[in-house]
Amino acid sequence: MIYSQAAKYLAGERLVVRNSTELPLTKRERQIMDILFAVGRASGHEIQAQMEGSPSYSTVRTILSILERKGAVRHRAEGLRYIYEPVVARAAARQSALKRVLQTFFDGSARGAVAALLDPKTFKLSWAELDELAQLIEQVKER
Amino acid sequence: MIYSQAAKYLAGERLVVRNSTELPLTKRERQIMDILFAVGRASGHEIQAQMEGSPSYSTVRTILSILERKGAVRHRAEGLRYIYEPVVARAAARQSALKRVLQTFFDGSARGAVAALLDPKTFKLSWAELDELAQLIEQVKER
DNA sequence: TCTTTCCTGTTGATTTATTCGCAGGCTGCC
DNA sequence: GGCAGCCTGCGAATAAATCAACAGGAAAGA
Repeated sequence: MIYSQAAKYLAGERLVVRNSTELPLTKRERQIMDILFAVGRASGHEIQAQMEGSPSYSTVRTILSILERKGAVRHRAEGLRYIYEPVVARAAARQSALKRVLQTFFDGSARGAVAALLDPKTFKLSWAELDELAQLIEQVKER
Repeated sequence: MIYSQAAKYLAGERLVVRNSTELPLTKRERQIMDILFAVGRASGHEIQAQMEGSPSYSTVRTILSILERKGAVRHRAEGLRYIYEPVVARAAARQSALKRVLQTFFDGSARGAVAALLDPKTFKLSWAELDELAQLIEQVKER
């Protein structure tokens, strides 16, 4: 069997992966997905404006169409232009991203990650936020 | 000016980027870095064994040499073979990865991320771990 | 209606990434 | 010494990603 992503593209086949939150994305594709997850939804021009390396609008649009074919993004026409948004809900992608970080950097344990996030030298949390989290822990403990 | 990474490579120039924890890595390169950060250090064969798509050993070694040229990885000879490890300390890479997730998925706030990690439906934390984290919060609050 | 201005679709060229095979060297054993 | 079995280094072929330029169609205003 010959593996050829290009052939699939030409044949118009839609590439589907089991866990769509873990598609193997390229640098540019990831960049765009990060922007979309951060802002929710955006037009091609808005995405372009936030990208490093100032790629051309054509390039951005090409990558968006690839992302669409991969099933990572969808668009709807809004007036004349297309507005793009992630297919996977932010909450699901968020969870997947956290799991990945946990596995790579915290031996799969959430405990270490929480501890790292509580480190005042790196991340700032207000007293009120800390209090809120303490209460949250109490709630979880009660189950 | 003509941009050409190939030319730099041919000239033997070492590619250096300001923040070495955020090098623009390709899919394969990232895959290897994730493995290295997860296990600390490994030989080419050990890395190959953990990679998806079962690439050949030649391939793995080629990518390792690229990573080395990019300054993301270094090796030392151990007996006959090379043992590779990340140049950036795990703690630094970890922090950088967390910040990235925060920015993309939690509007830059650590609070939301901690709350997500405490969600029992997704991540499992023992009672003892929860207690430990509660104490940690108390410590942070006292400052 | 005609013109201007945005927008998207497509194509083809160039750069980059990925992959593998082969040559050559070191080690240990017969 | 000579043979196997590792290992790295190199180079070349294929696949994928990136990019710009062009073509065509809808919207808005003169």
